[in-house]
Amino acid sequence: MKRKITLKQIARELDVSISTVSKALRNSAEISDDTKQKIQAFAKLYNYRPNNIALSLKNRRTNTIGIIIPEIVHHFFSEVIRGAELVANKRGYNVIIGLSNESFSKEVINMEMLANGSIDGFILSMSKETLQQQDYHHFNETMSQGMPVVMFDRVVSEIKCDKVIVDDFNGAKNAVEKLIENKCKSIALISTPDYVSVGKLRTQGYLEALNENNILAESKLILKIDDTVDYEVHLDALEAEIEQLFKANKKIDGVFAVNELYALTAMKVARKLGLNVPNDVQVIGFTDGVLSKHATPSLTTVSQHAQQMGEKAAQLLIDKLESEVNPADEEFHTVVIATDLVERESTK
Amino acid sequence: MKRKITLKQIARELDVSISTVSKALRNSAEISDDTKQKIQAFAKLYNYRPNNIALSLKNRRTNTIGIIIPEIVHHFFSEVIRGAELVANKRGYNVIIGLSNESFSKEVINMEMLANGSIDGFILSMSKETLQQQDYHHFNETMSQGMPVVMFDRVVSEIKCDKVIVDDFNGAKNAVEKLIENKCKSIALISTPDYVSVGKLRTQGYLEALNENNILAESKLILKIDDTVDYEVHLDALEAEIEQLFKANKKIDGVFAVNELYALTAMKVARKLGLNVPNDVQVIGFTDGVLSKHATPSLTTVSQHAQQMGEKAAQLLIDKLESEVNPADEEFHTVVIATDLVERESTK
DNA sequence: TTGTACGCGTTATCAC
DNA sequence: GTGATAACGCGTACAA
Repeated sequence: MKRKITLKQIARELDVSISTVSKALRNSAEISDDTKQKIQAFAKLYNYRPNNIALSLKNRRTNTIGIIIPEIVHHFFSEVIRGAELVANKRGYNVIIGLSNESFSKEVINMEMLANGSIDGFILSMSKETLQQQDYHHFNETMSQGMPVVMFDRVVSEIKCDKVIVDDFNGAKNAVEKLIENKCKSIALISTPDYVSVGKLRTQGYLEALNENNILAESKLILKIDDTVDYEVHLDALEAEIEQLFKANKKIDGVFAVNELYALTAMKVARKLGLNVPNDVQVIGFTDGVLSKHATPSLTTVSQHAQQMGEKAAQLLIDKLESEVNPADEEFHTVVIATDLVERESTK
Repeated sequence: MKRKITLKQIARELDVSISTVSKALRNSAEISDDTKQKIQAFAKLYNYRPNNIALSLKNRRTNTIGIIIPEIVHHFFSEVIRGAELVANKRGYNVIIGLSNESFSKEVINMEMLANGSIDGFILSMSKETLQQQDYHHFNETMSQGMPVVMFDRVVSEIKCDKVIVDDFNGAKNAVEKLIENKCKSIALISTPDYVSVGKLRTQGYLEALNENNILAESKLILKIDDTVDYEVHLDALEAEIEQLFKANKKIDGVFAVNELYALTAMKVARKLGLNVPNDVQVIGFTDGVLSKHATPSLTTVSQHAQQMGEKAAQLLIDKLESEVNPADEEFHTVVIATDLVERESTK
């Protein structure tokens, strides 16, 4: 087993100094062609590669970015990672992942673990618990230490940093407008509690679309699902709630749901109640994932372009890392990613 | 903006030496209680944390493990990551992600990028291209430099390292046995080309189940999908192939597919041809992901316990990293994760 | 009880 | 053209 070779070892082997080796390998003009050749050949033979850690220590930059997300087994987040990794790699950075698992304390611990020199900056999306507790000290501390942060999707205005968000409001509005266009008269909304910023914005979009079309919003048509329950486990409960919504409002002919699962479940319930999708009820979901695509009937959704979000976030972060702007008069940008309505079989 | 504080700065502030500070912070008995208190208080005030990079350089270990996977937007792989991250974090390690995107060269580049000191060991699953080209030099080189590697799922016997694999053979066998038990007489297999090891093993399991039950395997019932085509994009083509299979074999009353998508598409085709699932045709897939769970009818699948695989892989790797075994007489383990048949609506 | 010196691997600066 | 030295931040063996 041959351990990784270092400059020092090469120097000793060839009986020259470490600095000569270093210079020779960087093709410095200071070194004679003879020695350069000799050293370079030897280095190649032993497959010399500079040690990243030593470089990081010296340069005070790791060329690594940290991504903290609530959950990785999730189409949206994994797409974001893919996008971020793509851009990061292209620009010579590695990506290190931390999972908060929707927990505040794990988010804090993860960030502290990475902030101590392991990375140059963060891309992150807040955990639900953090959103609920509204405790943002760890973000602000990190930034006050000069570590740039780019937040995506789940953001709050209290934190001053670069942000990449989905145009939740207009995405929802367009979706509901589509339903109205398609002659839906009684459109239900299946959403999350308001502390989830995206749930709130999508609800507003829904209301605005109704409003602009002079349709009276009815609170009984709005179902807010308590998402602290893990509905991946308690699917039945979710189904029951939605079934009640349908039964209490027989006229429902359109449903806008703030995520795939709710939309899919709505379709399932509709079918169970003998309603045809899209003939009797049209359904639109948010988040364009595998479920929507492969459902039967396939689901019309608001696509968030998650990968693009990840790309943009990585760009913003790396741009900041490589810019020479005085942190004092630094500017923060919020990039809004437009949504697309992907029409499939669940609408006419 | 307060930059991260270092030992040196604390030493200067308090007019003591760096080593005194270092010792005081590690609560060394060498230092007087007075100085310790003073230093610890100061450090706490300025929120001192040792620099990971410096520690890594000094200790020659980064407490970071690298995970290289072909694709992250994939339920199976993201579950593996979740499991690995869970164990890694619990044991004080970070996780750095590299995506090969099924490309040989990206796999090589990613590994080289990380192998130069950034991480202590690898967890990885080979790209399809690597499997096809059968070029494993980068794995062997990495290991010969003393960097431990744990491979999962897509493995080859030529590489000597720890491995975590699914019991593909028995998983498939059990699934097909289930179909036989359920009175299926003509069971089709939808698989991948044989160079994908898991496809091969699952095919063997299928054949063995038939064989043990004295059912003659018919090659016309075996469909091998060319998976170099991206069927997420060319769904129609996949559908067409499967439709042909059904049309050419009207007696098919059972389908075993080596992944979710194939199984789902088989159900779709069956429905299109007026067949009822599970009454006319029973379907079982491999890989227990969201699609199976939320399909209608929901899909009976062979669960691979992906998260458990990730956990096990991380355990193996970290155990090796922390063991003092002489690399010369090192032993390699292959952990086989048993599968479970998750019965849902697509079988009786 | 405290401080000095060294080394981890690298590069930049300066001296020879 | 080559080499010695310092520095990045830390921990520790050893000296005072």
